[in-house]
Amino acid sequence: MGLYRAQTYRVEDSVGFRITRLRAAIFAAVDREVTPWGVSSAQAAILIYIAHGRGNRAADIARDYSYDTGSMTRMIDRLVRKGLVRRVRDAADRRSVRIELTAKGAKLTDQLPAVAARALNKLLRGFSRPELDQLKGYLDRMLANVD
Amino acid sequence: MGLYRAQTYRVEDSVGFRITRLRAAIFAAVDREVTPWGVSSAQAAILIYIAHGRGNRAADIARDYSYDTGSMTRMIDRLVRKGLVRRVRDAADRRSVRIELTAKGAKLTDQLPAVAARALNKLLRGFSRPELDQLKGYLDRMLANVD
DNA sequence: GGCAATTTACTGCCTCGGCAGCTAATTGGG
DNA sequence: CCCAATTAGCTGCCGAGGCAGTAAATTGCC
Repeated sequence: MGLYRAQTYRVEDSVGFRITRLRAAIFAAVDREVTPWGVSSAQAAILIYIAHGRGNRAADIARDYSYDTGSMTRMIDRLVRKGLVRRVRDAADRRSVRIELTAKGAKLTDQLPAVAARALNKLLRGFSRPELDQLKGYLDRMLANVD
Repeated sequence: MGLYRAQTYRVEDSVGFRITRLRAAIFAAVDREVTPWGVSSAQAAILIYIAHGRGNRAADIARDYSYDTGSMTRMIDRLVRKGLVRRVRDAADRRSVRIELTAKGAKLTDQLPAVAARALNKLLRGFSRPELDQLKGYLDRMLANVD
């Protein structure tokens, strides 16, 4: 006996539906802001992450983003093709690949946080700080319920 | 001056990151429950929607799900290929295609709401009804901020 | 009534992501 | 020390969506 019941279940009323829609809306909003720089929202997120530069091995990024390693490979492919990023084989552990920003990539990435923040702030119009924190808390609780 | 600022922006701390992750988690959870029946979570959602059978023209479903019409075409292709759904040209407006469940599709779809509800309830363990309503309210407010 | 604008569906092309299977490299237990 | 297990990355194959362009049908304006 949970909050949703089979008899009354409507897709459009579920959290899943809203989350899916919102995710698409966020991507679209960030994409609009970010395409002038020639990257997608997903690519921008990876670039920002690399710029903060903690674990910048491919596997680390994949783990932190809960990405599939195959998807990670292809994401890096796209960034390499755009000349924003460079693969450097790790000398200590030759299985690993370190991902480094090129000069062009670093220059671009400097701009991205401001652009992403602007897009998110638009979606959060009318939200107070406590409300945002509470929303994040709910989302984190749902994530914690993932097996 | 909004809630996010460029100087302190971290991808992992943003609502966007959480939403993306949660969306993936919900899909994965529903997929696990639903694959034994031979459909994906996205397909299940469409089937349930069709079963409720209000606007069942392809364009209606696309609009209600804010899907691209091209994506809708291909989604229906997959459902047709599985024998769950049938395209019926609308006699009144011959541009339109009505989507109807086959007998097999209807039989399957009877099971789906219970399965989807179970998956969502797992993710909502520990949530009270008021908390769920508040969460939905926050998500709806963000969606309303979409241009 | 006729022609322009709109709507419906479809297609090609793209990004994004999971899954399974593979190779090369590293680690760890006997 | 050696061989099995694990790890990192890559690949093929798939589902899922967006965008732009197209053809056919419908609507609406004059």
